[in-house]
Amino acid sequence: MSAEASGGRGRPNLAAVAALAGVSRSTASLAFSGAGPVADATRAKVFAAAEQLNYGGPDPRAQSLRRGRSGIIGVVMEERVRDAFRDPMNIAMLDGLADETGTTGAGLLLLTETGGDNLGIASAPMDAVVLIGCSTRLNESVAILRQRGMPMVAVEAPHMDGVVAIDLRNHDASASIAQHLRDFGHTRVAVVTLPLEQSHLAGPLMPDWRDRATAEVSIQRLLGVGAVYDSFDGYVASASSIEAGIQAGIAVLDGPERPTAVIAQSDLLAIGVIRAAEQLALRVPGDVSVVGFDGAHIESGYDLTTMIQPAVEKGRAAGRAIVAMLAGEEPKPVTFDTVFHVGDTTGPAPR
Amino acid sequence: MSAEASGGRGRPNLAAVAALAGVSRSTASLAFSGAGPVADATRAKVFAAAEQLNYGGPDPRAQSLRRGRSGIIGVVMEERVRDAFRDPMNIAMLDGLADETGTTGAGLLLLTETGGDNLGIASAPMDAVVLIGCSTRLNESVAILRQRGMPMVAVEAPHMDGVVAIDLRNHDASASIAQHLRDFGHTRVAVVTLPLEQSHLAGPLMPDWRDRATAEVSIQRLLGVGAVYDSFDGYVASASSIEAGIQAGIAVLDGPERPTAVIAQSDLLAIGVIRAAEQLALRVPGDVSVVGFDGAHIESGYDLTTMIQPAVEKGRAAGRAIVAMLAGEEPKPVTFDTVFHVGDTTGPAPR
DNA sequence: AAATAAAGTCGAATCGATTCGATCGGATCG
DNA sequence: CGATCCGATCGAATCGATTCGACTTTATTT
Repeated sequence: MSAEASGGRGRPNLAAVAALAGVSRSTASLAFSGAGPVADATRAKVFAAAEQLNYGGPDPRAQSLRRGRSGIIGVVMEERVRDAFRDPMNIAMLDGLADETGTTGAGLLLLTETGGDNLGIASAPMDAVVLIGCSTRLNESVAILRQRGMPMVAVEAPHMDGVVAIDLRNHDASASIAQHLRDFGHTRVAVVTLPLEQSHLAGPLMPDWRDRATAEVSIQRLLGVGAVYDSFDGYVASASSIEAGIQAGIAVLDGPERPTAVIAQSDLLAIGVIRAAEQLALRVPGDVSVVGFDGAHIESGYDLTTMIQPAVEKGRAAGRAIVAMLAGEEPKPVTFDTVFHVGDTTGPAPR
Repeated sequence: MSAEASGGRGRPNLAAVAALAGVSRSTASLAFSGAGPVADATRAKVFAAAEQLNYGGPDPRAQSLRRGRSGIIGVVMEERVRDAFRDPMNIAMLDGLADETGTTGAGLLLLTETGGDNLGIASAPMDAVVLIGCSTRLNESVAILRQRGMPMVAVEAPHMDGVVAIDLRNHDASASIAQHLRDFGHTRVAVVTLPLEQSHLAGPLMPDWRDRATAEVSIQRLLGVGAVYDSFDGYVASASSIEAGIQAGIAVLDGPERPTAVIAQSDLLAIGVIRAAEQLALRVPGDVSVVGFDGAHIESGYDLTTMIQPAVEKGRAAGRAIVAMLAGEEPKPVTFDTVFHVGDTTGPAPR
C-alpha cells in the first residue's frame, strides 16, 4: 500500500524525489549533479528519498534536451555492420576513436548509411558524427547532417565544406608500392581492389571504372598505381577478406597471361591472393610477388610486403577533431603518411 | 538583415517555423510527423518556412524526452572495443543484432562495462540494453540498469531476474567435443581457454580457477570437458586471437609430457595452436589433434574440427527479444544448440 | 553593532517537441 | 433545411530535468 502512496504510475522523477525529501526540485537537482553548494544533510535527505522511491538518477533524455548535448557521437559507415567489422583497419580506427572520445565520456553510436526510413542519420540524438568508409550516399548524408548543423569529421573521403578531413596519402603510398615492383623488374602487374561502389560485387576491373567508382580509398590507390604503370589488370574484390582475396587471386593468376606481381589493396586480400597462388602451385615470391596494404599484421606464415598505415592514429585524430569541435574550436584537417615495409613476399620478376 | 529577423541565435526550432508559416506549433508538428490530418497547402507552407529558416527537422533530443524513447539500444561489453571486435563471433552477433533492431530504426550504442565517470551504463539515453560477453562487473551493471528500469537481454550470462537470457549449450557442446576425443583414444588432453576473468593475463590454468573465474562461457566450456575427462591440463589465453593461440599452444605443447589433443575454446585459438604445433614440428592430427569452437570458418589450410555455433542467430534472437520488450511483450529466453563439425584436425591418438 | 560576505535554498523560466481535447467551417445525410 | 460528421487547425498541458537570479540565514569583518 505504501509503495504507491507517493506517486503516480511509471518511473519516479526528480520532482517526486524532491517532494518526498521536502526540498525544491532545484536543490534535488543540485544534489545529484554536484554543481553548486548543498548541505550534507540535505544531500543525504535527497539520496534517501531517491533510494526509497527507487529513483535511478536523472533521466538522460531530459538532460540531453536541457543541456543541448546527448554525449553521443555517431559513427556512420556505408557497409553493414558485419562487413565493416571484418576489416581490421576499421576496428583499429574505432579503437582509436573510442580512446579519444572516451575522455569526454561520450559513447559511440553505430549507424549505417542505408537508413532510408530508418532512424539513422536524419534523427539520431547525437552531438557530432564521424564518417568512415562512406561512399555512395556520402553527399546525401552530408547534406542531411549539414542541415542539422551537425559537426562532421570524415576519414578518407572527398573533401567537403564544413567537414573536417582526416586523410591518408593513399595515392602516393600506392605509387610507392608500384615503384617498388617496377624496381624489381615487374612489367605485368595486377591490382586486386577493395569494392569500388556500393554493390559489393566481385569481378574484373572494367576500363570505365572511373565513371562508376565512388569509394575514395579504392580510387586513390588505383590512381596511385596508374601513376607508375600505364596499364595493368585489375579485379574488384567483394570485400576486404581473405576469402574474397582467394577468389580474386584465382581470377587474376589462373590463366596463360598471368601477372608476375599482384598489388592488393588490403592485407587480407593479399593473404588471400597468396593462398590462391599456393593453390595454383605458384611460389611467392618466386613466381609471383604479392604486396598488401594496411600493416594489419595478420598471421599467415609470411612476412608480407605491405604499406603500413597508422589506423589507430587515424581514429585518434578523428576523435580529437570531434572533441575539439564540441569544445567550439576549429580543428585542422590531418593527413597521415604511411610506412613501406618490405617483407618476403616480393622479389625480382621471374624471367 | 532578413536572415536574423525571425529568431534569436542558434538553430531554429519548430516554433519559429510555425510562426513563419503562420500556423500553430501543433500543426507544424503534425506536418513533420505525418501523424494526423494536415491540408496539403498547409504542409507546403510549413515545409517552405522550414526550408527558409534552414530548419533540419524536429530535434531528436526533444523527441526522446516527449516520447520517452530515444531509439537507441545499448550494447554493453566488458572488453575494450578493440578486443571485443577481434572476435569474429562478437561481430557476427552484432550483425544479427543490427539486422533485427534495424527494422525498428534503432541505432546501437557501444558501451563498455568499465565506464566509471564515462557516459556509460548509468547515464546513456537508451531504451534497452544487450549484455554481451560481460562478466566481472555483470552484477553491478545489472543492478544499475535494473534501477533505471531498463529492459535487458543477456547473451550467455548467468541467469538473473528480469534479464532475458539468450543462451548456448556451452557445457554440453564441450562435453561432446571431449567425448569425440575420448572416442579417438586420447587420454592426455589440454584445454586452451578464453580469458576467465577481467585481467586478461595468459598463464597456466590453476587448480583453483573455479573460485576466481567470472566469464560464464569459459567456465561452462571447461566444466563440459570436465564432465568427460577427470583431469586435464589447461592454459588460459589472453584473448581470442591467433597470436594468443600460438602462445598458448607453445606453452601447452612444448614439453616432455605433451598432450595428444588440444581443445581450444575458440577457432582463432585453435588455429594458433595448430601454428604452434607446426612450429614445434608436430603434425596435425598425426601427433596432436586440435579442436576449436565457433565454426568461424577461418582460412587456415585445414578443415578444422570444431563446434559450430549460430552466432548471427544469437544476435538475431537478442534483437528480437529487445524489439519484443519495447513492444511491451515478454519475450521467452532462447537456448541455441551447436552442430559438431568433424574436420581433418582430429584423429586417433598416437600410440 | 552595523555592514558585508558566503552558503544554502527556492521559484520560475527554459530546452523543443508531442498530443489530447476543443473549436470551427463545410460537406453529407435524412 | 436542420442535424450530424469529418477534416483541419489550434491552445494548453506535458515530458524531466537544469540553471539563473533572488532570497534567507548565518558567519566574518571593521
